[in-house]
Amino acid sequence: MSQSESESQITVVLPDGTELAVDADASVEDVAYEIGPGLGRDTVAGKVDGDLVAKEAPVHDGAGIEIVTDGSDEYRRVLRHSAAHVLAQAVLREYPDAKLAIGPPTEEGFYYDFDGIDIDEGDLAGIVEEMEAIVESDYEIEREVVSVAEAEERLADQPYKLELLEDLAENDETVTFYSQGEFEDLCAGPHVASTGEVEAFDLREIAAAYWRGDEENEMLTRVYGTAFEKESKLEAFLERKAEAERRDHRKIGREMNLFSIQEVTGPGLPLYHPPGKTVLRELSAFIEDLNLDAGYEYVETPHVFKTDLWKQSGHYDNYEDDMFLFHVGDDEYGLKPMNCPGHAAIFQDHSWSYRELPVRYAEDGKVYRKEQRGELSGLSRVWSFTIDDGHLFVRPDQIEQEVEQIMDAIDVVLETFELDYEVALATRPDKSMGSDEIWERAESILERVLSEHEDEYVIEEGDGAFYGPKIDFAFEDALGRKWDGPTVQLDFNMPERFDLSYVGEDNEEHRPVVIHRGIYGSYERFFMVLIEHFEGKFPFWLAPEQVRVLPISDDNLDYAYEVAEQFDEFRVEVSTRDATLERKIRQAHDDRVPYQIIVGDDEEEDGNISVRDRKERQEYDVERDAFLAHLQAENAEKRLDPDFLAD
RNA sequence: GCCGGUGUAGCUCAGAGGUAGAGCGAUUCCUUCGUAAGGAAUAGGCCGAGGGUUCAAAUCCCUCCACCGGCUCCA
Repeated sequence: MSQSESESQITVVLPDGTELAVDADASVEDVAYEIGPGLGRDTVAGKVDGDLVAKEAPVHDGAGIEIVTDGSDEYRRVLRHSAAHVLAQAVLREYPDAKLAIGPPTEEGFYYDFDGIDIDEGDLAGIVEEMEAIVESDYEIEREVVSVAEAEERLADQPYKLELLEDLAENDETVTFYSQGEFEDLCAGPHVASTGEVEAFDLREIAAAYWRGDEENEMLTRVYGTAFEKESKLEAFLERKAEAERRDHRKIGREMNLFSIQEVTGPGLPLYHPPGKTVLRELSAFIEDLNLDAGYEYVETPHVFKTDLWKQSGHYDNYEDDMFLFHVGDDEYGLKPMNCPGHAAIFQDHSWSYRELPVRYAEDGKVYRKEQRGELSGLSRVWSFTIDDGHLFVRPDQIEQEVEQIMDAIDVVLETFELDYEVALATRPDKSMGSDEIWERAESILERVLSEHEDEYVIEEGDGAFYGPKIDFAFEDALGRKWDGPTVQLDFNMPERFDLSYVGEDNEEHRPVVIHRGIYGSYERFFMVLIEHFEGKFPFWLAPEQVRVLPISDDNLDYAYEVAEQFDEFRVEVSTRDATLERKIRQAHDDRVPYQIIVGDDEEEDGNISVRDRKERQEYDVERDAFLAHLQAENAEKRLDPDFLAD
């Protein structure tokens, strides 16, 4: 290689690891053309060392290059960013005084923040119309590199942009502008080639947001929208939104009389009605069985403690603003935001021998946390909730067996609900307590257990609590949404704070390690996810009403009661309403009852029943004993769907 | 907490200064029914709360309260 060649050529690395020599002043697009003319033409943008950049952006020696074409997820981001510009252009046409803030793509779409406009959702239609005109015009989107000085001139009447420019000017001498038609915007890009590509879009809502997310700053008007590369994908997205709305636990909770949150009783304080409490009791009994099998002992602690306890646990210092506090005489009390201090207080009440460990306490403990009012929402964010809490006080040499046992229980629960999940090990954060030795040991124990238990898991470096490493499960619901799930946390702090100890074999005092574990986490949150996951169609074992007996006419009422009595180990009701059979069936479906037993003269005569399930399957002339046996098995095995009847 | 939106019958919603409405549900009566809505009648309301404007307020104004959505995913 000659001297001149080596100076004018640089090497970039493609995603598959191949190296490619290109001109020193090459852009991302040039690299794409170098790979192939087809790819060059399709290039929308690129990624340099993982950062999304415009196709005109320069590459540097040794850069890792990815080409973004119109099929990729990155393309969708680029498209949405362009859609945000189309929105801004439309708003400026309709409201020339609008000041532009920022307009980035988001996970679900895009938004643009404006100041100086006063619009409500009724105005969106007009903006959409203007956007459609802009898309129709198919303006070319052009990129331009501009000096900071010139940018200042161009942005003279855009105060927010000027503020952004100030920050940029600290590092760069030039900035980029993108323009389309009469519209231009200070923007890093990248963008699609023309506004015509932004075909499948929709504006969703108007909200308010602070400039730069700071409460001290101006309140801006944010317009949310979404865009997709194809109309069909936009429709699928809107359908998924509609599906989520249909499954909203607040709506289903009302329909099924599961719970209420009322103005008189206070915000974020759910009241469970009998059907809802039935589900909760089943959920609780499930965990209780697992706990008792695993050697847990149930304890119970009050909802209120003197703040002395919270001062000892450290909650008072770190958590005071989120606690409900009040005075009784000279003493200050607080509703408990966590159950662990109470459990620690029980443990510390007397001395322990190493032979007695591990000690495993369990409690469905109600806790109270004063979340910001605006954050409260249905059962997902509340002021009072119940945790299926468990605290284990173990010797260091027992950590492994105990974590294993907890993982077994978690597996049972997740498998019962057939939930897909991901597992993460969160390791030592920068700010933490405890010796290097104990952290290393603990982390390696958790890793060993994880590798035995799980096909795969990720390590979230530095994501652990300051008091110990943890294993977090996240599961996915029927709509593909991810939720925080079971968690196992080691705690080296609490034993110190409460001066917990046991007497070892050596007759010396030793510190136990505390393990916090929750499987559902909070009943409220888990209940909410289940309601939405099942759309209220709970598995037989959880259904508030499991079987409904429908007499065809009043003449069959006595037989209906006789049948109901035979099934009374389950939650069975007889439909006594004065209605046609069709109406009773319809009602049972609306009420999401898993099984209907239909009895008329034919059934009464031969002592059998007809069975129908909520999936609209049916069978006549079923023997009562056979159905009962099936229900017993379906219930005991906690099967998800009624499966007595075949399709 | 802040911003926007919404509060009318048990539920879903209409009504936008002049006698509070519909559908579903509920109750009663008729009907006694064979696999997703039989018929009729009746009841049901401090129009979220408090204040104001007006001859007159669910409707206009102010203050609260609750709910819904949003509050960096950084040009």
